[in-house]
Amino acid sequence: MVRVLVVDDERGLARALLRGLTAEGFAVDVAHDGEAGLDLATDNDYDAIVLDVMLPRRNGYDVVTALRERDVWTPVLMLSAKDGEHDVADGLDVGADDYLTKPFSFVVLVARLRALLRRPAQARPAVLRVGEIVLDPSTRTVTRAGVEVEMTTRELALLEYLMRHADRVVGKVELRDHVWDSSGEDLNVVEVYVGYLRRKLGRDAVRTVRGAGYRVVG
Amino acid sequence: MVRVLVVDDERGLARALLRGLTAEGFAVDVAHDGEAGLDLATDNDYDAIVLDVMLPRRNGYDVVTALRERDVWTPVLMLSAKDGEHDVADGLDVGADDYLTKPFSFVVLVARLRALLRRPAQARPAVLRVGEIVLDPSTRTVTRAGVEVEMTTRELALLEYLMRHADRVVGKVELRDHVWDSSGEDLNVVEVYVGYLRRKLGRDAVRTVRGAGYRVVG
DNA sequence: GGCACCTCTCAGCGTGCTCTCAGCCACCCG
DNA sequence: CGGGTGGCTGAGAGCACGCTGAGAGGTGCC
Repeated sequence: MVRVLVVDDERGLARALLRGLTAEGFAVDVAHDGEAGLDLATDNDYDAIVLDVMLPRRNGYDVVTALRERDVWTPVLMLSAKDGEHDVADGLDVGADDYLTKPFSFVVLVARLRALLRRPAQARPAVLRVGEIVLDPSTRTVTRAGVEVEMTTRELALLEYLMRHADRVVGKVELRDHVWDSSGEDLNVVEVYVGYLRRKLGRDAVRTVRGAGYRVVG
Repeated sequence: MVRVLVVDDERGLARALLRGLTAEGFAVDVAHDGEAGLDLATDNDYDAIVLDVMLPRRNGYDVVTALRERDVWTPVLMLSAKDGEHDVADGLDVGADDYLTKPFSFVVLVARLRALLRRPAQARPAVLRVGEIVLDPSTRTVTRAGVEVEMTTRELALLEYLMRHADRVVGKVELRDHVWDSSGEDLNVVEVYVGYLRRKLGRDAVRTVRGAGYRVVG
């Protein structure tokens, strides 16, 4: 029996999914807000989660992030009313496995769901590795050449973002937007924190690309 | 022959389950209150137990707790009329193996039951061991480097949750949600109790990860 | 009733984190 | 070679976070 969790606050849609997926032979649980969904998903062993982005109490991105932090690697299919490319990227960045834009056809949803279920339990080891630096988001640990390095929250967030985009140059504005919520004027914070990272990981861990941003290399 | 015990005080439902499960090829016993169910489950070797939460004389949580204390590890499928998220967490925390909310479809119940039966006799609680700290949930004892350490209920619950998620950072909100029932605002209780654990187990037994939570490591 | 114990609240304190600022350095231009 | 822009860093202010001691309320036992 394949167990699926549906998290959506639109009662009509949720009920339709419940009925439809049950008819398809899935065992379906439903939650109507992010918090409830997160708890259910943490405590039960679902085979897949269908997750709306816009949710009361906790949005979809949050839920996925929290799940992955709690070491839950159930594949997630995200649903969103918006169709800006950013949403897709953000969703997948955050650890969702697939993405569907509302409105969608039920047949397509089932097909995508089956595709997710077919995949060998991938996602799993979300450790980021660049050169001799390893970052494990689930344990929040960073090691350089096998030696653990303590990181503060901000430092870790910055390093994680850089490592997730290891192959390209990341602009300071982009870093400011993603690692810091504020979108202020001053980009000096970024420089300061890059400095901290270099102090802890070695001067060459993060390379400066003048006029463009930063880059981590192996 | 697979033996199943059904504990439910709603006569109609109990009879329906008896008939349905028998038709599915199970050997079914029925009890109508918690005390009777507990006795039957203790004395006989069932392959699974279907257990209502709301019961006269002893509720479902109680029964599971009592069973586990008596070293009976028969898989339990809990039934509940409520669908608050907390019930699920409580049931599973207490040692149930799966959870179903009323009303449910009979087909789903059978499927879940089969899933439970398929599982290798897990549940049995290997003692938790992290570093030199050992926690035995069945005897509720904790030792550090072989020396027994007294623990109050809350302390034990907190330590157990931390140890079950050793190596990863566990957020205070998560701890509050799982170790304490309330989902209030104030997280200070968690800090206080972490302080108690440290006093008993050593300052370094639980590590603080500022801005993220706590972590126990081996 | 008195005592022991557990649980939780509260307020105060220390500290580590975050961020700003100003000055300096490095690199690229003419 | 000198000026200018972009980037780096040490110092330090502010503050949020986490820790702790004191104690109140509750419960169970003698």
